[in-house]
Amino acid sequence: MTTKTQKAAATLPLNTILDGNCIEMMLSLPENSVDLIFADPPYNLQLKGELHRPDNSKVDAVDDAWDQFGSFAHYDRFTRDWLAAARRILKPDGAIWVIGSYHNVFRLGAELQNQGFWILNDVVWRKSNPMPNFRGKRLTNAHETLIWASKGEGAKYTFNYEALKALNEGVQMRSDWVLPICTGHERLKDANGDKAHPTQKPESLLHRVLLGTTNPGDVVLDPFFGTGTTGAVAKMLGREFIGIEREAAYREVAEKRIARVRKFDKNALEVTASKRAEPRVPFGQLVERGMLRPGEVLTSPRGQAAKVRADGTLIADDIKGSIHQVGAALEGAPSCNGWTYWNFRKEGKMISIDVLRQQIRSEMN
Amino acid sequence: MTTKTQKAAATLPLNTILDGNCIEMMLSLPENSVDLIFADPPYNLQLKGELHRPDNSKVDAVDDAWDQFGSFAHYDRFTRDWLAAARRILKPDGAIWVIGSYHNVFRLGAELQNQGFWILNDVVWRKSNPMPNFRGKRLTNAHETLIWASKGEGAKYTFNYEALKALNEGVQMRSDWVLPICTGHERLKDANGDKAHPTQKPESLLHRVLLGTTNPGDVVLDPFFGTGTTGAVAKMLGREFIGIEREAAYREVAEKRIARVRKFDKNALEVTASKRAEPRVPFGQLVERGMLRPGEVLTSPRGQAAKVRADGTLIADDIKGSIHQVGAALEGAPSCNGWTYWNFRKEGKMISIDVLRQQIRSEMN
DNA sequence: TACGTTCATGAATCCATCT
DNA sequence: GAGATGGATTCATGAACGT
Repeated sequence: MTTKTQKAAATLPLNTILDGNCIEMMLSLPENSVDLIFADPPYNLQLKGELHRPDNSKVDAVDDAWDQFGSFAHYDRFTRDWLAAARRILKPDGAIWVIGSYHNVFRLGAELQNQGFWILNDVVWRKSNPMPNFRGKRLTNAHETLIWASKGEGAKYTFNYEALKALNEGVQMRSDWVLPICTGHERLKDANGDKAHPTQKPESLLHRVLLGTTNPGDVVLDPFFGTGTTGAVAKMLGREFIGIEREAAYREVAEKRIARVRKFDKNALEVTASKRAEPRVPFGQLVERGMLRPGEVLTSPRGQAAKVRADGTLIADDIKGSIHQVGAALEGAPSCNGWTYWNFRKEGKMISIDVLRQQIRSEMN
Repeated sequence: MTTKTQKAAATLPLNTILDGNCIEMMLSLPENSVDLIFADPPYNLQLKGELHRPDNSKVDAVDDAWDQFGSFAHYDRFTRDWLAAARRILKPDGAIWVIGSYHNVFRLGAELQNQGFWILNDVVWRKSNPMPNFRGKRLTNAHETLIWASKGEGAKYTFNYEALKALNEGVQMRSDWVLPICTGHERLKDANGDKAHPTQKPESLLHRVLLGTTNPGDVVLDPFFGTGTTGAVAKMLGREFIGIEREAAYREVAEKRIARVRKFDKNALEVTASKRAEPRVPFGQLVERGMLRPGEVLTSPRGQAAKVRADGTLIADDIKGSIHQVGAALEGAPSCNGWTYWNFRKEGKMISIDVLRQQIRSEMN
């Protein structure tokens, strides 16, 4: 399995922009080979007057061009096909992000679910500077919606909880993100000084997505690459990217843009790690190493005593078991972290046994 | 036409709660007869095991029978049927609101479009006090989504632009609404003191919906009436309501609640909505937005250097943490305001990072 | 009475690894 | 693969309680 994946990765066209139709190009890539897909698909629905297919070809006016249901069916077919192609190349523990507005996001979300993707969160990008509703006939459309999904129920996925929490000043990151739209120098211009792409996404949005749900070295694919925001941020953050874009003008702008990008320092990319990532230390090791002696008494926060046994289990009255099991039993709780629950006595002071675990861990480095 | 509508309205069971299945009850009402439908259907949450908080207390989940559906196919059929029944009784110039979470809202939105409803806005209810994500495995699910739709493309609908603008301190109302969840006195309790309904919506939410998209005297129907928030707010605002609810316990609570409501307590509501404190800006946002680059060096008043990391933490020698933590550590102080402590270099000059925070704050207004 | 502390709780698709 | 075990994990708010 590892060999197969590695082989696939070796043949991936990393850090390039593929020229062509995204469905065909994805079909040409090896299955189970990319870690993350970020997709900002077109949603040219409900544009009265001219009705275009997602591939920009014009819909034949004879077959009820202005019939809504006809256009939805068409859009749904397109969505089904590109999502299926994306699903094939996604690793089993990979994830996908899609972004849309109310015109298309309900079709996207429903089709994701139909194909077995498992929605992890929907995220609202709350625009701090949206375009107002000029005619005063509706609410200011001030947000877009992203959907984050794993490949299926129970599948693993990458989530850098602590990094996002750090990014949010120490409180866990919420599903609503306030970020400005892409303007100023960041907004790419064409030769005429007009905006190079109508819906260029801000780099801040991709920064949060990639920092939170990929690791350095991961492969990120964007099938609707446009002017390459995904590629630019991936490069900054030390991730590999693959872009697919059928418009030569966009590819050209994206190439130049990404060439200018500098990767961040290596130690700037190190991110606040989760405790879960730290090596596991069996409690028995404290006994083996003589940090705690068999027979020694540990004390709970409420003063209950338990005696350490030679095999690294505890006994408190008639309750025997691991540090976690005995703690849970004493508290009548479904579970208990014995490391932070129990204390030992040293020179008259009570010290958490977690201090001893830290000591072992620091020796391991 | 007018005569027919008036006749229909005359036979409507105004300001009552109908007992029964919402589809059957809606089929028994005259077509084209109600002005607005507000629907909060079951979300089909698909919860599996139990969930405990870090303090080991158990989360009281929504496990009611009415939220159980065998599959997406079942849920879709249910959605199609009740939406079709709702569509029949809605006036041609009426509108519908539905509310959901990522579990069901994509199915809802897609089916609305399939039936020819015309989406006017999707609205995000950003909860100011959501339940956190206890296991740190996803983003805090801090919002729900509402969809506002007219009966079809080109149909007229009611929108009280100026009223909502006034409610929003003179600026156009946006598609994201920050409102607290329903707690405190407003939260209805049963005889045991437990919550009477697991998903009671806040009156502030309905206040905004009804004020913005109905006129006094309009008929508002809620096919999933629950404990009657829609009815209570409709009565306050001088609108007529029709509720449908099949659970006797909910109907009973709703009846009593609405009987207590007095019409027109004009300024009683919405007080919670607008807190105008200075918004908190996470330092990480400066990094995401490219105002500071990962790897860039910040300088303390005494000339000590710290490097910015991609997740918005700092590293100075072996001290890692937030701008406040690292500042405090360097000073040997219990706390430190990192915003006024750290400086960055621009064109040879040292500038406080607080200048960047001010910049973000001014964009937010 | 005022104020500080503790406690309860809210639409939740909430674990990873080894045996 | 199923079952057992280790052990990581929370924010805002209102009510209750104590000084």
